[in-house]
Amino acid sequence: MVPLVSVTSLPSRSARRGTIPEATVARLPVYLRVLTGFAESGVATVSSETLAQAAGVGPAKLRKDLSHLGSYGTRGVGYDVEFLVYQISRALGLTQHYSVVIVGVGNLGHALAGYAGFGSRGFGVVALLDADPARVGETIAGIEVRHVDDLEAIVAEHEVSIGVIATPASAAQDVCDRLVACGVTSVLNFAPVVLNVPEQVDVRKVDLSIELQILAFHEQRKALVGTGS
Amino acid sequence: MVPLVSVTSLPSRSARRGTIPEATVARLPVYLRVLTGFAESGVATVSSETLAQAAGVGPAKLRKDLSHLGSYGTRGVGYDVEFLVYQISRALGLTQHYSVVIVGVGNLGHALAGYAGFGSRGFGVVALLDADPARVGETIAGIEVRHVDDLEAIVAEHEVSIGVIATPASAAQDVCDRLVACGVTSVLNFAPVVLNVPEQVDVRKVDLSIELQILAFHEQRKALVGTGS
DNA sequence: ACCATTTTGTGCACGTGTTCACAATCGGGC
DNA sequence: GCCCGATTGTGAACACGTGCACAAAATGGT
Repeated sequence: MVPLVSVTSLPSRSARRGTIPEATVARLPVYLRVLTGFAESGVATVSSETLAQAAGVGPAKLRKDLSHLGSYGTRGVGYDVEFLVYQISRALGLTQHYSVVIVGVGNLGHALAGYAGFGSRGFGVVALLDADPARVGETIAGIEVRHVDDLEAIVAEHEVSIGVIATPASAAQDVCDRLVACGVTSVLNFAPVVLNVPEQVDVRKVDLSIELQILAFHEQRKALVGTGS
Repeated sequence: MVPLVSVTSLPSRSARRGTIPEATVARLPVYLRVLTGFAESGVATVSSETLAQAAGVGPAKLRKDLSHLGSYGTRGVGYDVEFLVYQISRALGLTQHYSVVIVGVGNLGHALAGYAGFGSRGFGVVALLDADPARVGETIAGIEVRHVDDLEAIVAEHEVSIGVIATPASAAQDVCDRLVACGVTSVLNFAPVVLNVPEQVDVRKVDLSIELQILAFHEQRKALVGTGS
């Protein structure tokens, strides 16, 4: 009889140090923020239990997440806060600098320009772009508003790697195409459209109305508890 | 010998009509938006292929998603656009009305108040709340700004079920506690903190800086292609 | 009436993510 | 030097999500 024991044990492309699961990557920024808070409070070490509680996850998940970046942490003691902050920052690539442009200076673009975390920790907003000539020249949160026609020039000059789209839906795909055309490889999209991009570019979408609709679904579900149908 | 054929086939709690996987729920709003666009263009029916392309997912995934709400769709033909819009709306609970309050009228609160999709499709923003007395009385996007002290009264009066937190991080937990205390069971949080809520309340978090950090990670990964370490 | 074509709905296998439980390991007291 | 309590790191089982591939079903032409 042929041994059917399954082939699942061969390390297809995991097991390489440096390969961090996507779900873990999404949680690392939360750990980082919580740890920064601890550091500012003068806490030197934390246990997985404490850190997990503060981050709103289970202790086991947290330990597995951290184990993907290496064996920092001391058995019987916990994790050194400052060391862990550094290791997570490095894993996320925050030890490098990324130039960001924000396209669209409506209400949302305005909010993003002033958002803490956009100007700090490795990120720098080099320009705000808008199609409305009336807005050009204005200065918001210390950043000058330029016309969207200058997009290509600005991206080239500052070696922008991340583009934030905060335009109306109708302009989003066009702006995205232009960003991609001049070498931007990461896009954060706030417009309520599905963007079409080539393979190597990755897009993250933040859609406020989608979040609301998901909440509505759960709200409805809670409402019909104990109902037959 | 005991039959070891695995017990995985008993319908633990799936298989109940009305049980929609979380991942599917998160995609339904996208399908809904795309379908609405098709409807406005006068398209009567769509195939899973067409719809999937427009929504940025694979055809198989789309069909499986839709199959969770029932067998709408005709073999050999496709899906009736208007009928599907209705079915998805119903599944998401959008045939009901949800009153929303937005707390925090900074840049972000401002943006949210004007956001299309917050005032439409089953959602209604009944008030904007802020702690700053100077802002009270102002009218933004047709909605009056009230003082945050009136939170309890407003929630009770309008039977608010969804609260949006757009305050600074320091105020978020306090506002959240007050919302929960007067019966709000769904919270959309834009403040960069992990909120502590009781079991039955669900929170969705939108964190702009986290999205940026995730992009930074992938950006870094793309940068060291072909590098040894 | 029948067949070819199209497209849905879904069983199945696979990969990813989560949770449990425990061995490995550290610091500290005596 | 040794034992004990504490805490990490991880193997293994389980749950969840995804994609393939195909049977089921509907339309339209002849």
